[in-house]
Amino acid sequence: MLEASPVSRPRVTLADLAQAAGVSRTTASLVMTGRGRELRISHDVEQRVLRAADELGYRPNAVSVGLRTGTSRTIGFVSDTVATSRLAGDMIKGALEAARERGVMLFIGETEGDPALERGLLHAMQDRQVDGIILAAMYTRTIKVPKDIGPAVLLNALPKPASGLPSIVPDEVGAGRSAARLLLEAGHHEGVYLIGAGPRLRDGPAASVAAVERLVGIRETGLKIAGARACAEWQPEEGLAATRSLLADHRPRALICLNDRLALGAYQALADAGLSVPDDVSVVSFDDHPIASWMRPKLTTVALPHYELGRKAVQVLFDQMGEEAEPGQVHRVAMPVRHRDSVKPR
Amino acid sequence: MLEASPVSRPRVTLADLAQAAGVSRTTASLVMTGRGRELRISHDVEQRVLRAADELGYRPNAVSVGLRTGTSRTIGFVSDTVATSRLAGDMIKGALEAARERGVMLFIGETEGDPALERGLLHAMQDRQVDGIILAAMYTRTIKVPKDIGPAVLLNALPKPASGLPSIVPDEVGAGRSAARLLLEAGHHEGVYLIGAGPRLRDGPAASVAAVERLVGIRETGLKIAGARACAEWQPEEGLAATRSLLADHRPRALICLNDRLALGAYQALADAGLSVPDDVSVVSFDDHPIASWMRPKLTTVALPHYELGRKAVQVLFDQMGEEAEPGQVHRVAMPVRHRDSVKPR
DNA sequence: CTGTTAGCGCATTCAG
DNA sequence: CTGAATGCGCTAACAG
Repeated sequence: MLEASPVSRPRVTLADLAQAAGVSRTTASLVMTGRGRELRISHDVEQRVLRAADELGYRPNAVSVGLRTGTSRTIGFVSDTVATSRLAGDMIKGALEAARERGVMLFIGETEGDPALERGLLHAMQDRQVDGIILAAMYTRTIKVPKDIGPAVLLNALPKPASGLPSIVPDEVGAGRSAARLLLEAGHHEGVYLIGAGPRLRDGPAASVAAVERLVGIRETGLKIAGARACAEWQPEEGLAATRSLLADHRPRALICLNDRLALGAYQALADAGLSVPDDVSVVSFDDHPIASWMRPKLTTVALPHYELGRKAVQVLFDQMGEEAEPGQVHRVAMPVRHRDSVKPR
Repeated sequence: MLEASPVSRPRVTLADLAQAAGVSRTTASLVMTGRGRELRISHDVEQRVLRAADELGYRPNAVSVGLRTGTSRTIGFVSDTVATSRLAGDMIKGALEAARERGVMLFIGETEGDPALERGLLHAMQDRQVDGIILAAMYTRTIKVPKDIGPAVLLNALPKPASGLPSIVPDEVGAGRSAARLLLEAGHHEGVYLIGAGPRLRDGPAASVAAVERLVGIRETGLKIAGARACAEWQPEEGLAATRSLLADHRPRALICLNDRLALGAYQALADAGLSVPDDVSVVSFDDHPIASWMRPKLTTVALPHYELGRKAVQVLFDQMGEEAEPGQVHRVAMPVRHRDSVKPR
């Protein structure tokens, strides 16, 4: 049986399906949307339609459904900058997976901090009738949420003027507590220094909520901070410089670095000074950046739960659309400790 | 003047616009799609429509346009795994930017190597009438392209059974040449060892085309390779082990590491052996992973042009849709050298 | 030069 | 239990 093999077989529509099954489009639609049962369509007919659908490979045209129903089973993920640093990567991955579980697709876009770009992106998404929007920031901070944004959640960000939108953020205070406790439990009650910020709460990089919250958490444990070196940027070079400066005047027994990149620099300074990690000085850090497990010794650090943050964002977005949720709720996601080899009991 | 301020103002449709401007929907449509000129619509009417559109904030409903025209100004980006490692991140960023320049949105999805997942994703995208698809792989390799995929390009991948689809890949052979020449020009004619693969072409990680092509490029320069240590996985630990093993028997003057993570391990082994980079041994590498500029001394490496790859993918996708392009063409994107501090002339 | 008519593919009253 | 009719918002023939 010779059959024409079109280069690109045209999509099979509901009408095609109805015809093949010998029923009306309505009936076919009813069956396919699963409402055949409640409307008591004959089991016989139902099977006929289902089989035809299977044979023809019928799939409803999502665009048409969208036009008809106003929904698109699509959400937009817009981040301020580089939806691409490893950071954002895992957030997207989490969001992606949670979305897939719900049969939802993800648009992504980056605003690069440009409000005009942001507006354009939001419009492009709204024009495509997205069901909701995830507004993500690369590092935890406050953001101004555009008006008329529709259903949305803030990811890794808090609304500057309160907006009623829910927020998903890492539990930085808890992370600070974890880091400090971990040191305390290892017997480090003194000689603990801070690299990257502090000791005063406002001694961190400007708009960084991570800095102040981590400090708050550390304080809560009662751990006594012997001293600190602030850094404007949390990059390895600054960690190196800060630690070198610290070592000029002090003999730390433990370092809390405000993030892994700083810790990398600290390692270098420690090595330069002939100090061994963790024999001479223990090091704890935050983020669980990939390098943390490449360093020698592997770095003990409190992980940013990027993946979970992403997952939670779409979950909250859908919960919110479903029912009335408490407005402006902020969801804090725990930051788990990654115990590795840079802390030693004394 | 008091005005009702609806919580969510209903979208303004073409009909609203037409009515406000006192014209028919067709006329409004013509003006808005810019074809008013060629059809010689009175300048007066045109201005009237344009102004009304501006005042009402009219924006065409993309879903409806999609249903009508079959196009969606949307493309899908599906990667095999983790569209999120820093690697993929920059590819997505490049694609995103190129897409934005064309007024196109990006769907993203990950197959995690699962063919069923891949089919589902592709379907979900096709159901939404994407105009084209970018099939991306995280590390350069061959992939089997699903049938009936429609307009598509392969990103960082080659089709296993030839498929006629264009491919965008980094010019790994050129990268190999660059790395070798760089050493040659620094006077390193001997004592050059390989970490990660070789010296035979097939001595790399299995499906990795990067390994063999980089080796090919190195060979082309005539650079004499004094020896090599292969690694199954290109991770820091293996680089450390391989280099340590190498140092047990040889005194290299230069190392070519097949990627930056291996180089990180090599640095550690070199340090352990009391050897200085670059005074005692020069190191060149590939990828330009973020750590390359965090290492001390900063690592000279040949960069994977992720961003450019992403850009080029959407560019080729659109070119291909526009006209007849040579089928199965493979586009090689140059890999630029990042001169830093790990190579010293001898 | 502009308005009328007709679908795109689907979901949904409303009659039979 | 099923079919005919309607419209989502827009574009494209085809008349006026």
